[in-house]
Formats: sequence, structure tokens, C-alpha cells
Amino acid sequence: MGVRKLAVTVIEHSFVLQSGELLSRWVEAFPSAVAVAADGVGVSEELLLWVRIPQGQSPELLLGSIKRRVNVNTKLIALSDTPNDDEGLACLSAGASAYINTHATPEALRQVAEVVGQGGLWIGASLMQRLLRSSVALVATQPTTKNKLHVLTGREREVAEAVARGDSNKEIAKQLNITERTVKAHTASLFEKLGVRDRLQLALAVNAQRYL
Amino acid sequence: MGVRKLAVTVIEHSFVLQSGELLSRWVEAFPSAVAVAADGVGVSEELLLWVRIPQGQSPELLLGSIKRRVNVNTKLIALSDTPNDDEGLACLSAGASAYINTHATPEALRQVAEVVGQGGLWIGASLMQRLLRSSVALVATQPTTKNKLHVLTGREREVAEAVARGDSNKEIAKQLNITERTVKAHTASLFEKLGVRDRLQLALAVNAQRYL
DNA sequence: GTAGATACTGTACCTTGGTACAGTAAAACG
DNA sequence: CGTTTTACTGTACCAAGGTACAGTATCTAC
Repeated sequence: MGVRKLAVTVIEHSFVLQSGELLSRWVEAFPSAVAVAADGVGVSEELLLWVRIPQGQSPELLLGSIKRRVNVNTKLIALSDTPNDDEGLACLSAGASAYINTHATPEALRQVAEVVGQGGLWIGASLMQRLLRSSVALVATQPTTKNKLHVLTGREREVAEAVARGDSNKEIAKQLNITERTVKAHTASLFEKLGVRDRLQLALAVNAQRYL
Repeated sequence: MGVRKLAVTVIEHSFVLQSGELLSRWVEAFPSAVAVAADGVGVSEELLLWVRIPQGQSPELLLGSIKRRVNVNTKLIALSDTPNDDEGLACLSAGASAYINTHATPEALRQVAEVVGQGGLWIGASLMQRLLRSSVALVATQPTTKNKLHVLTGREREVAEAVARGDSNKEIAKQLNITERTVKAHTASLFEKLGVRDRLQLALAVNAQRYL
């Protein structure tokens, strides 16, 4: 048994269940696994707390309430019967260290436990790709654009700001008291300097700086 | 040896090095490991390609050029002597499946190989937290986004997303396998429904929902 | 079965954006 | 002093975006 005596009992693998029993694959993966009700956590000191997310319930609430009652170094692992990216993200942002299918193979479960036990986070490929897609572009463009923003002249910066607000050339011309032709000259210069192809991408690049 | 004969030689663990030799911990982790020069990849068929990122060099370029020459199912793992989040992000967005310290323990290396070998991605806790911070907000606000965008049809939402990325009508048409004319129909409908006048303002509106 | 929503496409036309080629004028720097 | 940088403008042309008017094909709901 992976149970040691301290001030309180330390349990290596605790499975939080709404109802029902431990699945056979969990026991297969961790013979020392024990089941516990949602309101029974925090009595012993758990190392890894596997939480089965009930269908159609908010993962944030459940995980949040559990997290408040357990030791700070207890790691939460969310188990989902029907995993999807949104739920996974919710679980991870609620403080879970991993998010996987309830019916994952014992080998997979052990791998997750390994990673999480060493302080890591475990995320499936699908969700990971999504995370990367959404924030890599954002962060990846940052150095590129940022490095180049300081080479802009004062006027170019003004025009860039206006474009980033969604203004048309005509509007920008009126704002700056110059002709539309001159605005075009500035935008052309901006595209060149910032390596973008049109005003839309310029706007996105400039705005990307604001966030992050 | 983890080497099998096929049409070409298949190597399980290949380490791409600028100069020098295999580190002892690499050999300890993978006795079958072989070293290869950056321009020597793709000759054999590698399964896992460990790439040591040279100091102060752009990971994107190196990984990009390597990725172009290897088999599609070859997994790249970036090794960094001085890991940091920015470099890690660069490596991952350049197509690496993992990013870890060059001098990680053999156990850690094997763990990474395990995860990546099963199609997963491996990211350290620090970088992961950063990714979560920047994109959790994003998806956490999704319900809000949906509130404003719930009047949109499925197709309209797809087009809106593409516009928000800065894609042109032609590009969107190709992506969705429809004519440019149909894209225009969708965008026109989007302008109307969301009360914006052109694609630039649509992009800003959609993106504004994401951050906040 | 008919009305409405969704998705798709065509022709035509006008507007806006972007670029090529060209030039003036003032300030800045060596 | 001359060269470079910044700011500005003109004419002209083409591509992309956007709109008007119109039509077909599903599918769902009453």
C-alpha cells in the first residue's frame, strides 16, 4: 500500500467520485488507489487527487471547491467521460494539473501521474495544439513587431494607430489634415517596415501588442 | 540497437548537433542514440529527432529547415542549454513537439520521449502556465463572445474567424471550399448583423471579444 | 405544403486600398 | 555644403473589397 503514517494519513492516489466505484483500469494502474466522496477530501492528505467530472456539471465549481480544501501541494487531475477542449481548458484554468479521458489506459494514467507528480502539467495533443494556435501567434508576433515598431517615424505611428482603430484612409487624412495620398504613402511605408501585406494585418499586429 | 532495416535505415533517437559529441546523459537515457549534423538529417528515417538549439541562434530557422527535410511523422524535440519561455515558444511554434533543458536527467528525457512518441506534446510547467494565462482568458470569455455572436450561423462564424485572422476573401474561399462570391455573401451578412462597415472593423470587433 | 432559414452561386458595378513612378520642401547630420 | 530622412503631394492603374439584384437547393418548422 502506498500509505504512510504522518500527522495525517497520506494517500497517494485518491479518486473523487460522485457515485459508483473505482474503475478497474484505475486499480490496475494504481493498486493503492482509494475512492473518496467530493465532500470527503482534505481529511487525509492526498498527493494526487483524481477528480471525475460529472456529466454536464461545471468543472470550475467542483474543482474550485475541492482545491480550497486540500493541501497546496496536492495535485488535481481531472477525468472526463467525454473530453473536449473547452471542458479541458476549464479544468486546467480551475487549477487541475492534467485533464484526460476517464477511460484512458492504465499506462496512460501512470504516465500522467508521473508527469504531474514531478510538478508538470499534462495536456492532450488536441487541446495543446489549440492553446498553441491561439497564443503562439500572439506572442510570436510580439518580438517581431515590437522590434520594428521603434523604427517608425512619428507620423507613421499616428497613422498606424488610426489604422489599428479601423479608420479608413479618408478618415485618417481628415484627422491629420493631410491628403489621402499621403496617408497611402505612410501606410505603404508601414507595410514595408512591419512586413505585413495590408491594413488589416497591420491592425492585427498593432493590436496584438496591446494584449500580452 | 533501436535500428531496423527498411527501405531506409530507421533511427529511433537522433541527436542533431552543431559540433561536439553526444552527452553522456543522452546515451544513458537512450543507448541507441546517434549523433548527426544539421545538414545530415533526412538521410535516414528518424523517429525522434533531438535538436540542440545553438546559443543565440534562431530556433525557428533551424527547426524550420530541419522540419522541411524530414519525414512528416518524425517528431522534433528541442534541447536548450539555457531554456526560457520565449525560446520555448519559438521552438514549439516552429513545430517542435517538446522543449526541455539540454542537461535534463535521463529519466526526464525518457519521459519526454514517451509522451512525444505517443503523439503528445511536452511543455514545461513555466511555459505552460504562461500559455494558460494568455489563452485561458481567451476561452473563458467565450460564452461572452457567443452572446454577441450567437445570432451568427455556423458558416458565418467560420468566416468571421478567418477575417479576424486577417485572411483575404480568396484565402477564405479556398479554406472553406466555396467561391469568393459566397464569402462575400457571408461577410456582407456579418457586417449587417454585427453593425460594422468593413472587414477591418469586423476583425477588430471579433478580436476585442477575445481579450477582455 | 408552404414559409423561413441556411448555404451557395452568378453578373454587374462602384469604392477603397495598394502600388508604380515622380516630384517638392524642410530639417538633420556629417 | 551636400546627402539623408521625414513629410507631403500628384497622376495613373489594377486588385480587392463591398453592394445591388437575382437565383437555386436543402432542410426545418408550423
